[in-house]
Amino acid sequence: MLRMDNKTISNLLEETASLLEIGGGDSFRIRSYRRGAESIEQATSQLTEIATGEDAVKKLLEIPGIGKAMAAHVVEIASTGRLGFRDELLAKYTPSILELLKLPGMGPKTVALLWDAQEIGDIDALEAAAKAGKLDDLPRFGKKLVEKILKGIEDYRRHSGRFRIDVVDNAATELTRALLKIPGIDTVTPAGSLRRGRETAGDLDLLVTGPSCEESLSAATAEKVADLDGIASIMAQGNNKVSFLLQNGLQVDVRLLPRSSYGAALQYFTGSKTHNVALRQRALKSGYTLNEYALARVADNSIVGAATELEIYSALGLDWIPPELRENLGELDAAEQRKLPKLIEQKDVRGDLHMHTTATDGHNTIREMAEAAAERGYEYIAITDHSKNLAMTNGLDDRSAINHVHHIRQVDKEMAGRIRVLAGIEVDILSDGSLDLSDSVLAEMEIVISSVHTLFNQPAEEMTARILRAIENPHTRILGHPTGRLLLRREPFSFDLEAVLQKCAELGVAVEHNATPERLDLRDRDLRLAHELGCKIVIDTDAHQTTSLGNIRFGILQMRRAWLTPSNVLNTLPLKKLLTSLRPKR
DNA sequence: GCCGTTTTCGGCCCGACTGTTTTCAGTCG
Repeated sequence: MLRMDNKTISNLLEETASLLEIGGGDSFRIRSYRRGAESIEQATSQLTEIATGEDAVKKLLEIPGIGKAMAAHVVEIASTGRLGFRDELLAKYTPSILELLKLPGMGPKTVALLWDAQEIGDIDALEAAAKAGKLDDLPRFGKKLVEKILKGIEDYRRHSGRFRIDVVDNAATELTRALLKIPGIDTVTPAGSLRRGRETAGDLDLLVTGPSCEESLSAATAEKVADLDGIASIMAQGNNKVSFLLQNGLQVDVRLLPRSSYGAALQYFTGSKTHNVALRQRALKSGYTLNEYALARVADNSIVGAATELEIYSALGLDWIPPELRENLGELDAAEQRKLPKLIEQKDVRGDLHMHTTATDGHNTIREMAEAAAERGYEYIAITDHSKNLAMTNGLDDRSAINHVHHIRQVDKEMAGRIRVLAGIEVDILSDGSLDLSDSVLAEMEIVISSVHTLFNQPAEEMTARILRAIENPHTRILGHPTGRLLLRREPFSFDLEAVLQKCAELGVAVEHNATPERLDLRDRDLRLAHELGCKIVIDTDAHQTTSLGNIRFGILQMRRAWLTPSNVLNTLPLKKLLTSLRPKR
């Protein structure tokens, strides 16, 4: 069957929206295409399957933002891989015209103008025209705009795309420290994707308040912000906002805000866009208008809430909504009905179930790992070194695995109840779907992680079948690295994740979510899917050294975005309960 | 194009910044 993921469908609709925009189409129609694209990207089910199955249109219409026309588009894309309407629109231009929209300051009107006047339809042509002075005669094209375009092209080529959350978080930490040194700034809060805990961010929003941010002083404060060390170039500077690029290409927006409206600004700039639109629509229905300064009555403009987010959500009849949930995926209804979940927190985690030692490719001994975990206040850990198939890591064969279990038991005794050390293994899935240690050895261990991470490139169907067989193996208690992250860079590496998660839920096999920022095993959307399917989740670090233990902050953020509570995550349970909640031993 | 305690037509979120305008259009978030 044609493989077409939701992101691809969503992209085609998004491109159609942009093309309509360039063509000067109705703005509300354009918004509909965008909304449809967003809904599809956020959908947890595979739309290709729905769109090629029975009652396709009826099921598609249940998705918010999808109407008759959009449903027909989705069906067309799922069956042919193309969207005729988009191709039709694009035929008027050159295919690369959509890339122009990615340049800063280039919107649909400008792209249309460039095409109509000079048939400029790609970045190279734009650069050539700008350098040759051919743009100077166009309306609105002054010297500054041409310079801005050339600079934008340079930046785009040097860096395009999103940044990993830990990179953005580090930048936020450093900038916060610097900003707090400016006299009269006393609070700095990162907003945007970072506050919502997304796995990547396109830019960094920092909200700043304090006496120096009040109206009469903010322009002077903005000057000081623009003078900070580490800024590569200033993109825009006003009285209340400074935008700049860091050396690594990350764009930072610093906003100076009066204390009195800090809550409204925090709400506004935290987003997401779709959450905010829904919230503002809700405000209007209740006779309020909401902007970044306040929630106010439409009738007389009197302010109802502005200083804190809580005031605003409360006035709208809602519980305060954690930023990680603000994606317009049902959180507003839940907040109204006082049914928001009590999300998992870092302090709920009682142990780590996946770690390596010097027996294979780790850097510390069993004892050292146990001591470090005990210091963190953990109640238990599992030592899960590699099995023999991963020869490059000195993987354990049957005999050395049994020896290793003895060592683990010995350390467990030595720890004298300060922490429980469980015996485990991260076992490889072989080409026929079997595991590479014998049953009698696996039976000696509490934690058997069957790991996808060494599977080689195979057609998706074969890969799926292999993983399903490994899950069916009665010794498998945890599915390790469920998205095969170690091979993600080798294209194509794909299998039917939904079928795999389904099987895990069915057989009571827990699904691993590795929590370190460079190794987030499941994207937040995949985690949501796992949760919806009823999978038990385990969070851990795949720690290869003591310093990696407990490095789970970003993984927890992902889990919160998936609406997970402590009861959904196995290693928040006390040891006894954990062991009875894992798939029963045969 | 979507949607509906404003239901089958008539709405659809909002303000700052920029560059080029002397009153505003376009872009962005």
